[in-house]
Formats: sequence, structure tokens, C-alpha cells
Amino acid sequence: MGDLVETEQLIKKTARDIFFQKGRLKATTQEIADEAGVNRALIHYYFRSREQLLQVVFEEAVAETRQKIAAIFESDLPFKKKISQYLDVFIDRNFRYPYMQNFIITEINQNPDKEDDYLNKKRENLCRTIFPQLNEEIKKGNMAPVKPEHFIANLMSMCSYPLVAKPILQRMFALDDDGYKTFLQERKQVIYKTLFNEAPPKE
Amino acid sequence: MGDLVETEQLIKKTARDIFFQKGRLKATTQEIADEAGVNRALIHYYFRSREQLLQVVFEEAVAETRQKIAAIFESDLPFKKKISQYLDVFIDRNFRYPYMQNFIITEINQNPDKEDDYLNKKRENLCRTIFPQLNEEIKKGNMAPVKPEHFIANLMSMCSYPLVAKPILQRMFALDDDGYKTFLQERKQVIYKTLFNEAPPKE
DNA sequence: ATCACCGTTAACAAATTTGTTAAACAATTG
DNA sequence: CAATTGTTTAACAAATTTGTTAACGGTGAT
Repeated sequence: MGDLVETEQLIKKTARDIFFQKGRLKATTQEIADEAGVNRALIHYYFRSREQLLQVVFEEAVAETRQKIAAIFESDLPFKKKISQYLDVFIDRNFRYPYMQNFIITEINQNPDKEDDYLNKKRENLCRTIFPQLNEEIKKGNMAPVKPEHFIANLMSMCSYPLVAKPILQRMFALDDDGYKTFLQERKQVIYKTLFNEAPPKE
Repeated sequence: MGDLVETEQLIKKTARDIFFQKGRLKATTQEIADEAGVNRALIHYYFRSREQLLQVVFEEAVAETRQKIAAIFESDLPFKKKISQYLDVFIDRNFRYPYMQNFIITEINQNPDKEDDYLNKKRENLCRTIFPQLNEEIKKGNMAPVKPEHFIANLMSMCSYPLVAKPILQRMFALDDDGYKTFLQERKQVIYKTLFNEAPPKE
């Protein structure tokens, strides 16, 4: 049935949901095809191999987040305001695709040497952009002194881990899905307060 | 060659190193056998299946950490001292097996419904033990008020994430293996300071 | 010495999964 | 309508991996 160009998009969307929403990181091409309701050979027709499909889906998902984050830190907002916005964007984004963080980690752990340009550039830039801003903020006396590496590590840890380890924390705190969603929303405030030792400004 | 009971131990040790030190979570039985220098069939002879080997190796590794942590929080040290010790034990332990955190997360994500008794009990107990101690500490005015869930989330996040995401942070901060080791050691102080907004007491 | 047992081995069977191919089919264009 | 193009399908081939089995070898007990 001539689905126009839709089949390719359908496969991508299905794969993205299977991988990054449902967390079925080991899903076979057959499972993806079944869930998309298409013949398995079409996956190879459009993407050559399972790995290339994964690559495409992943890069597209990353690109979307990347530019949002970059825009924040390249703006001329006050530093603390940038962190607030980062928390908003990052947590909301990764709540939609809870297993993406997990995927990144697993993949990089599996091929630590593989040059993932998209990710590396993102991270290098992030550091180059943030480190000076952070040191400036400390010099101004707006926050306690801290090595930039540790500040970033703290920030990323407190954002990412509760997303990566959702099943662990959710069970540990006996929260249902709605409860965990609320918990993640609260974290925006909590992380800000933990990093700066002061409540975030009201909107 | 009659290796006494040693073969079984050798397989376990090899598997543990492959899985939890080297992070080769997808290692086949053949790879494990080769690295142990034994015939692959012996893995099935001793452990029936690849999965059961994994299970055994994992449980043994977890049990070791579990009791150390439990002992700390069941002691009658001051609360902040407990956190200090937790940081020491947890970070050192997981530095030896950097991929264990990662493994736990991947496994639980893959079978979120599977009743992993060993892990669940550990976590439930941890919560039951820590929450009252934490609230007590707040009531005494020794630390800023915070919901226990968020405090635990912060603590676990800042400990675990840099271990789980080692390849990411290591590259991001351009650290070699020694540099990253130092970084992790520094984190013990940094996390304490971030949680309590005061430097940890000297030893 | 022989028997039984345990550890070990190679060879095999079975299942799973990926990727290819050739043919069928649909849609569009001349 | 025929021809061409692009899409879809079923069937096949190949590789990978797990688990089983039957035979082999040494060790100790009777």
C-alpha cells in the first residue's frame, strides 16, 4: 500500500518509542517491524541495518535536545537563570524519553573509543561555554566556590540519575507513575537549591 | 585436570571481571570461557545457563556492598558521619566494579516487574532506616529541611552517576584514568559539602 | 585391578537473529 | 495501455549463540 514516504517515518517513530520510551534496548528488527505493522525487510530497505536505524533515531533525538540546551547557555540571561531553564528543559525532555540517558550510557560504555562526534562536540562546547560563566559567578560572590568539573558533575548527576534509575527510585519510594512525575517536577527546585543553597526565584 | 573446586570459582571471578570491571555486559559464554581458559561447556556444567551465572555473580557482588552499607546506617554514629562513611564505602567499592551500577540499571529497566528480592529488601530497609534519622537531624537544626526522598535522590545521584557515566564525564573533562580516580576521590568531599553546605570534618 | 565418580572435552542440535534476493505489486508517466 | 520506478513481500542463507550429550580421563575406594 503506497504509504508515500510515511513508512520510513513510521519505522523511525516506532523504533524511537520502543527504544527510548519503553526501554526495550535489545528489541529485534522483528519486534520493531511487528509494532510498526510493516514487513521486517523494510527496515533494511530504508536503513540498511538495525544499527544504522538505531544511529539515525538516536542522532535525531539528541539533536533536538542539544540545540535547546545550547541556546540557553549562549543566551545572555543571568547564570542562575540559565541553570533554572536547563533544569526545565532537560528534565521535561528526558521525561518523555526516559531511557535515552540510559541508552547513551550503555552505548558509550560498550564502545568507549568510538568517536561519537555529535555527542562529543555537544559536550566540549558545553564545557567551554559554562566554565567561564561559572567562574565569573563565583568571582562575583554569587555562589560558593566550587571546581567547575564538580559543579557540572553535580548538576548532571542530580538531573540524569533519577531519569536513568527511574525504576530503582520509583520502587524505593513507593511511587506510582504520577507520583514519580511529581517527584521529578519537584526536583527542579530541589536541585537548584542544592546547587546554590538558596531557593530559586519565583517566576 | 582435577582443579578441585577451583574451576567454579575461576569462572565466577572471570565473569565478574568481564561484566563489572570491563563492562562487557553482552559477553557470550564463549568469551567468558576463553578468558577463563576453560571449556565453554563447563559454564553450563556449573551454572546450567548463562543467565544463572550472571545471577550468581551479581548477587554475590551485591551482597558484599549491601552489608557494609547496612552496617553503617545501623551503627550509632552521628548522622553526618554516616554519610561520610557511606561516601567512602560506596565510591571505593563501585570504583572497583564501575559497571555494576550500570548493570543494575539496565537489568531492572529490562525487567521492571521481576521481583529482585535481594535488591528490594536492601532498598526498603535503607529507606526505613535513613528517613527517621534524617528527619531527626533536621529537627535538631543540624541541616536545612529537605524531603527525605530528595535527599536520598541527591546522595545516590551524585555518587552513582559519575560511576555510571564515567566514559561521558571522563571525556568531557579530558581526564585520564588516574585523573578520573582523583576526581572521584575529591567527590567525597564535594558531595558532603553540597548536601550539608558545610565542609566535612577532618579525620 | 576394577568400578564408580567427577571434571572435562568435542561434537552436535536447536533457536535466534540479521541481512539478502528475487519476484510481486502499486503508482506514476509517457 | 505499457513501461518504468519505487515499495513491499516471502523465502532463503548465513552467522551467532545457547544448551545438550556422549565419550574420555584421572582419582580414589573397595
